[in-house]
Amino acid sequence: MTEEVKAPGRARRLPRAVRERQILDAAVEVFSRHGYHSASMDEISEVAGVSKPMIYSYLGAKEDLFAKCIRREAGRLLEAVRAGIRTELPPDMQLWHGLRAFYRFVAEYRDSWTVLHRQALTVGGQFADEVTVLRTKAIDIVATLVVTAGTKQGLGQVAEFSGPALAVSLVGAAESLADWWLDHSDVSDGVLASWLMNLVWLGFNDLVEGQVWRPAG
Amino acid sequence: MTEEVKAPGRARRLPRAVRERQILDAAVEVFSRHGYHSASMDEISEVAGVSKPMIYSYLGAKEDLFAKCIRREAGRLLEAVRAGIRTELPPDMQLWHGLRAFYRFVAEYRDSWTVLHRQALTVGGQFADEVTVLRTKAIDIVATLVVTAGTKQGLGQVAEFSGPALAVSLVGAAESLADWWLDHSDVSDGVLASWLMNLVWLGFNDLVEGQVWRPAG
Amino acid sequence: MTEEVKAPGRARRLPRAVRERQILDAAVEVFSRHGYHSASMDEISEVAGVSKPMIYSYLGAKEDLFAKCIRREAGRLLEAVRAGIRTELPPDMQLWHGLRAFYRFVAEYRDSWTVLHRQALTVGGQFADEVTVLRTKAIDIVATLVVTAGTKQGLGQVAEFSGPALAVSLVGAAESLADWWLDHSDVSDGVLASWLMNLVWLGFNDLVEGQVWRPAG
Amino acid sequence: MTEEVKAPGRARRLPRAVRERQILDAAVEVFSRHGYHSASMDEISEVAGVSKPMIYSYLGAKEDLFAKCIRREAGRLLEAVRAGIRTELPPDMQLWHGLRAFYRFVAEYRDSWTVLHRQALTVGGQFADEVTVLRTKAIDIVATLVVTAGTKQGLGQVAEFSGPALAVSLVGAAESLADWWLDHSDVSDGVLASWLMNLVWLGFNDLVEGQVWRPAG
DNA sequence: CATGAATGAGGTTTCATTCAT
DNA sequence: CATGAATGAAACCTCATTCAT
Repeated sequence: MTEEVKAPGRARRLPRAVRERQILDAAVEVFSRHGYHSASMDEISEVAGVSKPMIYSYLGAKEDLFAKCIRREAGRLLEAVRAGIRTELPPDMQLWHGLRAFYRFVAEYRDSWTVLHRQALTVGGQFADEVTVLRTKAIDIVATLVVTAGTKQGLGQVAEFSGPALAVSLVGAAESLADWWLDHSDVSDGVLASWLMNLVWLGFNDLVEGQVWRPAG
Repeated sequence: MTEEVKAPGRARRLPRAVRERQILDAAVEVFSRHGYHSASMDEISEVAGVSKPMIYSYLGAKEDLFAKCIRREAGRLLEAVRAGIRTELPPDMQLWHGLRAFYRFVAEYRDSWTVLHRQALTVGGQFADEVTVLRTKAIDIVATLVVTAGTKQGLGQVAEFSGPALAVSLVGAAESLADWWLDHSDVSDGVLASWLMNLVWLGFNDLVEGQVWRPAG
Repeated sequence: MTEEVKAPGRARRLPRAVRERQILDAAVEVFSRHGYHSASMDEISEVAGVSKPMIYSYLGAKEDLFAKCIRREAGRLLEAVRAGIRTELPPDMQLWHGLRAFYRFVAEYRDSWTVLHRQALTVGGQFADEVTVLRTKAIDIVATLVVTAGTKQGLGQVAEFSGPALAVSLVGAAESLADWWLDHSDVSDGVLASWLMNLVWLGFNDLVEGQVWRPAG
Repeated sequence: MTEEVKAPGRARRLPRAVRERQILDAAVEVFSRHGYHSASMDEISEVAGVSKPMIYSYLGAKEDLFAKCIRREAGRLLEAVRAGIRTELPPDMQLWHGLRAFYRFVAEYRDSWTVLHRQALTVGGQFADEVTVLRTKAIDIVATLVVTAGTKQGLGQVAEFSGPALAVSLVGAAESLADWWLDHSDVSDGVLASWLMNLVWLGFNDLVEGQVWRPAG
């Protein structure tokens, strides 16, 4: 019976950038599992396979570490969504592709999503801001689509319409559905996106009347 | 010669139910301010004007206390929404009235809402369940409306539709808009509800085409 | 063989003031032995027979604790010296009695003296200030004696004289001799004071010429 | 084409003696600023422009390093004082010149003085010894002067006199005045020395009677 | 009933020191 | 020779929880 377990103690020497990525990966995983407060630096260091002083030396205190996680994951998510949108298509298709990209990201980087959505909002203002920036950017993308289409008809004038508020709502709906998906993963990202399109693009009323939105590509 | 001066540090003896309410009120306030983990039993006991052993004696450990907060506030919220709905009206008006009741509750019991929405999700599965129960009930209310209307037309048949999923989305949109409202309080609950109705009842498409939903009562 | 050792664990409940004194006593002892930085809260709590949280609850963090030690011991020392001086006597006898009181204090509260003289000066400005205040008060006492006598003769005018500077020097000499005494304790406080009197009152020159100062009471 | 640019992070290879001096200089500066315990090897290595392993390789652990600082600075100070004394002059002038040399050293090597006087005493017995040796040597110089003069008159006989004790006192006075000087630097070293001479050579009594000591050269 | 007093356990952070390149 | 990378050990501090009055 050979000794498979790596002897604990001194870790292999790796370049700093690699170690930082290792640590951030571990941190995202642990923060996702326990939340900011319950996560312990001990567990993060254990998961990362690195001693605690390395973490402090490379990424700073717990707060800094968390902020860096948030920032990295937020950047990734936003990038994924932006890359998914095809600006040459009509607005509804852009929205649909953006939503699909979002759900693919959630499926692939479950921990990232959990940290961003569930944990970052509760630690008090300083991190909420980081996430707010992300949401704001996401909302802007949506709002641009909606408002662009809407203003053609002078919708900005009527009290029943508010571009930002509708965008906020849509983003909230998408997030909520993402959470639900985590427990009902037997649906494809395309179907999820279609559901949302039918909700926000057509609305219940049209659905009730038998109209259905379907991707045109 | 009776002793009129209240001995400092020793509270008047009060019936148990009153004490429990005092404590729960304080707990909701503190949990709302700091979140579950950062909230300290010391602060709760201070805000409640009651010594810590009383809390443990009446409501149990921190976890129990939090769970009881969640349950009480969730009950209040659901009750408020149920009371707001007028079942004699058509589905869209029911939805509109339900949403208004929800926003009135959020405005009036801001701490309750914060605890339910922001804090309860982060404490790991144990409390998420409590909140899930609440959301499920809220979603059921919505789903009943939607599905009732929808099944008339056989909507359950097409893949683009899922009653529960749409309900989840709507609830998420409503929550998200509630959060947004906390920072943009210069809008009435009726307007908020109308915005949401235009999103989910009519959809972007109809809006763009110039149709607008307005409460019919 | 009966069990003599007090079972560790819960300490007897004592009124807060008593515990605070216990803790301060222990802290002075430990700070005296190891200095501010090397002293550990663990050792202090052990010596005090109290758990660490009590220390933090009653006297605050390490810095606060140290400051409180300094302030208490400085007050004691100054009080002892003031009480020793008999203002009805002539200046030289006042000085002599003040010095004796000082040495008696050093002998009786060795730890206090060590903390005040050796440790407090090295921790950086914030505590040095506390001690500087003490020294300043001591120096003022001396300077008052010296200058009172000196100004009669118009000594303030000549460059070779500076009341404050001479007082500083005398205090330094007294402190230095106190340190020396800690390792040569076979001399009485009266003799120590006499040596100093012969140094600062008569000076080497008079000594060389055979004059000697002796207490006149 | 030779590589002219100094690779960052890698220091030029220098003879060992130079490196050791660099390191000791940096150590004295840092120890003087923060004290023994608060000084970090990191800061020392940074100030020295040398990596930490070099320090350990050349001068040993922190304790060794500190001891070597003390020893070097003590040697310098003693040498300066010895060089200042002119043995061909009468005892009082020797003392005066010695004091002047001492104050000039303090002014020029402020860090050295701080380390010797303030920091070395607090680290527990281990370094106090090093400093004690220095003080002892300084005291010996003074004591020799005093005793030489004093024994002419048989001063050793009376209880009111102790050569070593008086020397200790004088050194203490000189040190104390040096510290005072650090905050009142607008006085020349000659004036400082004169003040001390008036204190210890003439004494308060003679001063009050109008006698003043002045350098005779 | 009500509380001040008390603590075990655990978290974050820092630092002197050494190994392997 | 010189160093970046790595860590064991230990310090400070806080908090949920309970006992004894």
